[in-house]
Amino acid sequence: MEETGLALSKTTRGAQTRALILETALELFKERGYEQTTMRAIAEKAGVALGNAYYYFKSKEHLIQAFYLRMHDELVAAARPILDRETDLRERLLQVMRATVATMEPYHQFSAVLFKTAADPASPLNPFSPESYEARQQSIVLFDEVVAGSNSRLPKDLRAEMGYLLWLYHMGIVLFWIHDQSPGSARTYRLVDRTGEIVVRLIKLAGHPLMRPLRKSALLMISDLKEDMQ
Amino acid sequence: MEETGLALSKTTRGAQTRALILETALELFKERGYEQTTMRAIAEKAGVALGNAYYYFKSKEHLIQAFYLRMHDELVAAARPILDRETDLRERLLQVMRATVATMEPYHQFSAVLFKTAADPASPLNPFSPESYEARQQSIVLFDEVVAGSNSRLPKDLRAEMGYLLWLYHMGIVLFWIHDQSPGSARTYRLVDRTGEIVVRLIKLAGHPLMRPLRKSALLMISDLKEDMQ
DNA sequence: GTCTATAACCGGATAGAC
DNA sequence: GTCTATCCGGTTATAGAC
Repeated sequence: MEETGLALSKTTRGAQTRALILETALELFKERGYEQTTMRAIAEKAGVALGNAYYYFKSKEHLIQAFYLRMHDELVAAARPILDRETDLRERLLQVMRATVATMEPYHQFSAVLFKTAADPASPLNPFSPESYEARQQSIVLFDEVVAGSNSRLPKDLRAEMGYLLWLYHMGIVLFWIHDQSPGSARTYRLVDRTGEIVVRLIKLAGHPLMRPLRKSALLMISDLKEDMQ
Repeated sequence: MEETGLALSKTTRGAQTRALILETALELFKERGYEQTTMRAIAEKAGVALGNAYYYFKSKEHLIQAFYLRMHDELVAAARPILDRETDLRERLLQVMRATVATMEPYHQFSAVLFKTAADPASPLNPFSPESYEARQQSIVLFDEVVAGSNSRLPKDLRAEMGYLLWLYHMGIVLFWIHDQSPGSARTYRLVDRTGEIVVRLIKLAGHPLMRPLRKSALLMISDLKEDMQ
């Protein structure tokens, strides 16, 4: 209580230094790219010692992790109003996906590095890793809501997996987007529209009696995929 | 002609040194992992100067590229006898995929590094990059043969894309395998069996009149995917 | 063109003093 | 929490030998 008056508490000051380093890093990353930004440059521009930067971020890659968490929050926030507003499944999915791309857009070049790091199975940034559980779960819940809040009906067994399935689908779109060099990520937006169309069609088809064996096979496979992923 | 008797030609000797360095590197990578293997250690064990290692491989990552090309050749070689022997589509696909996993198996931990590098859109190792065109095309042709040599019939429009589609499918399996820590990659083999089943089912379904609109949508999307990929 | 030897540069990471 | 000094390894440079 007493430190509030004169100075910020140690924890707060620590958090501020941390934030300062992170902001500076993100700035420099945007300005000249990840590889070209040295830890020394970050420390210098932030006005702290090199060792201090490492005190707050165990490695250069951990700066990416912090960035990732922030982007994830922005993503969830961008999806919220859409899910509160729309009721048609196609619209819900399309708009959430478009919002995802739009949110990531400013970090396009930088995301390639994020992705490269994330591709390492040993990395905590890997979207399939235990360390990513929290963020992954949030995304899955969000995509589950895309279906839950819509006026579409679909088979119960499939319904249960839709959050995970759409999350997987969204990962594929992100993968494409990272490789997409078209202006304004135009190709990715087009792909979102095309695949959104297909997803909705597939969902409608899935209830057809003719599809039962295939659906059962697919669900079995999905349970294999998820095994050990908690 | 004259140098054949006494000594190996210059080119041959160079190739031998190159091979020696590569073998040594692969050995050390297997033994203690990629990160833990220093270029100095590779040069020392190979009995060459550090500079010489860099003379043949522009960077440490280029050693991975060389490894990748070798694995690719092994993959193609492993598939050949299967394609010459089997006629049933399911068997052709399943056995080629199992052979793929079996071929990669010895390099499991090492492949994670390969994959991490390959995930960078700017990397020549990226499977979607222009530099990978040759290897990618070979793979696609191979998967096209899986269908071509089988006794299955499928719609012409879909038929034309099957090589690419199965290659994409195979990339997904590889992605799963990289994350698979189960003994002997048991989970990946199970996934191959399950997904193989599904692929064959899908192919059979694809010809159904009810499927025409979905198939057309999907093919349109695929042409988007391939655009700019040569 | 192939190779050696050696030193140096650079930047990520760590140790330990304050 | 913050700093300085140092390590380590990928990479480059140089100068010369076969």
